[in-house]
Amino acid sequence: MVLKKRVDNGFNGFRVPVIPKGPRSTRRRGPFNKAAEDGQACAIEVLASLAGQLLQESESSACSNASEGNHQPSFSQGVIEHDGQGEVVPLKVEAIHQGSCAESTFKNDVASQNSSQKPFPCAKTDCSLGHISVNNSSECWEKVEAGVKSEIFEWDNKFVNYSNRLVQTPEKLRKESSDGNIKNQYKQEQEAGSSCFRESNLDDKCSLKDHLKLYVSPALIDSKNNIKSQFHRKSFPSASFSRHGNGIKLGFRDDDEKFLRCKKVSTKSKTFRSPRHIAHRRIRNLMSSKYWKTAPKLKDYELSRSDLGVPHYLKRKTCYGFERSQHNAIVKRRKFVDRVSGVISDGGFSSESVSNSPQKVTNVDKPSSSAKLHVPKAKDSYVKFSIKSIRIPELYIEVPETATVGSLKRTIMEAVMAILGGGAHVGVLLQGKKVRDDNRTLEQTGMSSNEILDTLSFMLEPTSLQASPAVCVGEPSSQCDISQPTRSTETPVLDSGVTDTLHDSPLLTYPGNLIESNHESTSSLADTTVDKITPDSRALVTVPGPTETLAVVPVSQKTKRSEFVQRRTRRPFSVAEVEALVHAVEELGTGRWRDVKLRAFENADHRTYVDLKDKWKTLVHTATISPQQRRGEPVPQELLDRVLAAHAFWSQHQAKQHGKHQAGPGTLKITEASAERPCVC
DNA sequence: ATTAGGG
DNA sequence: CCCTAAT
Repeated sequence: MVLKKRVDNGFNGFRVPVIPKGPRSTRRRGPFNKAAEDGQACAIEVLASLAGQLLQESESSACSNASEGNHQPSFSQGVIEHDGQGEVVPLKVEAIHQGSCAESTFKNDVASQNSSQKPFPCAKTDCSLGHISVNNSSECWEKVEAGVKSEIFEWDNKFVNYSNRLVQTPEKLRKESSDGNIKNQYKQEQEAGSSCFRESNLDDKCSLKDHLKLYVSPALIDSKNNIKSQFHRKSFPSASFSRHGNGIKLGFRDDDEKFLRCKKVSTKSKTFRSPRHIAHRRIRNLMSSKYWKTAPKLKDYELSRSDLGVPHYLKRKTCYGFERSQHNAIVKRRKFVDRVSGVISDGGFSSESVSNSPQKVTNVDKPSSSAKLHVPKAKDSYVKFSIKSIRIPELYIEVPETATVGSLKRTIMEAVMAILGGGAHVGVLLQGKKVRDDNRTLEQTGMSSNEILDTLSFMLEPTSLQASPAVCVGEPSSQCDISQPTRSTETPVLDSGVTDTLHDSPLLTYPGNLIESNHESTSSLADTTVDKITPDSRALVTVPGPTETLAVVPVSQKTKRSEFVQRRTRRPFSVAEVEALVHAVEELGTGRWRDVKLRAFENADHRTYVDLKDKWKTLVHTATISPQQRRGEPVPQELLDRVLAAHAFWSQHQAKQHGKHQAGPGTLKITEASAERPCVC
């Protein structure tokens, strides 16, 4: 009555955004967790707190009216409106008296409304709001809980219970709960996730777009237009409501009295603060990670033509999914690798699905939490972001079917590194448009609007070349390549391997859409890449365009590259290859690896003359040691014998720098006739 | 670009 | 296999 009176006084109410649930991993296990983390629950908690206040306000009169066994509402004056779906769903506030227990119950007042109106949307559409009750004793609800799905939390020395249906009196429940099955059943349902408590997706009804309109008793507002309430639930942050424009500002403090910018009603302030920080930290880590500095050694991913089947094109948008583990021991490399792996799996390389829609950062909410308690007109409204993932530029990767998964991973890794190797910054896309002006405020940009925030996304963009590299590209100087002054003139930026492979069997290319951003001074890979695929590209690459030209390798080679470039995938020599090698060496000697390569491995692009030289070295070694010590695919002893013979022969003849078949095999003094190979070619 | 060797 | 000094 009192309250009704107040409502009837013409109070218009406030608008409170529903607080969506946080990421799963921020949730904690516990009795209140599910509901608390759920946006619905958050809203409910708001309601509950209000209910508590209502109760408190009217407690004296309400309690005095209590009559045993009579559950007549003693007042009905609060109205809650939900207009998220364009329809207004009013809820009524009631107080029910149960014995010594006073209750204030919010319930869906469907009866008194248009029958066409749906019940208050819950996480699940088929779920009605349920009831929020306030009790003086936790005991009551603990008993109720045995048979009813409900959430109980403490509010201002009251115990607020939210359940998906009207709770029964403690007495009744006591009876029912004597049946042990009920409790078990309840438990099971809880674990399975009841419709009401089940986690909702962000796009569920209780999303940021939804609003609760709370019609609150003006009496709850102090002279400064503040509505205050205190949550005492575990480490529940303190909350304060303040009037702000047409809405309510919610401010939460953690136990340290520090204001949290996220206004989600979460179990632990730490918990819901962390994702953000984690993300930031991770980004920072990534940025500073040495793995970002280097460029891929594309050459290493050449495959022999013989290996090449029909190139298998893989075009994927990849994104980093920043996991939201709360236990965020950050192990740079490990984490990073994991992430890349995640990219792969997420991208569905092994499946048909090209799932990844452009990942976007979803603005979960636009809480307007006040910077200061009790300051009605706090200037700072906070915009809360829940970043599910940050998009990285599209990758275009081509690998042969015979490539291993491991090499694919590395390839992707390197591609990513190449893109971001020079550093990265975060680009902001709002409604598909880039937000370039870093100086504008979120407010000015419109990023404080819930609707607009829906279309917000972030992406990582290369920032390299802004500084030195760009200069290097155009004018190779000793500055650019201190470690290798001699090379700077030859390969200003691009690794020679890049150009070589680009039109051969390149495994990595960067498509034009790779970089969606055009940050000032951020050169676009696209420009060069597309062109570069032509044989002439080298010029384009090494000669910077009028604007900034992005080198495919945005870093100043060497130093950086050596830090992360993966070694080539190991490719043990087959017996056949060994045979070919031995044969060639027998004829050409041990000092002409290029010739050996040309003669016996011309088509094996992945075997360089250095490789052959190395292999010969190991062959000699292998032949020297006992068979038990050898590893890998066994090489026929016959071949090893020839290796030894040829090695001995050519060692003596030092025929390393002679012209072709000149060192006469006839000079062979070794008994193994097989060691010598009169050149017949 | 190759060669020769150490790692 | 990688890295590099020396050719």
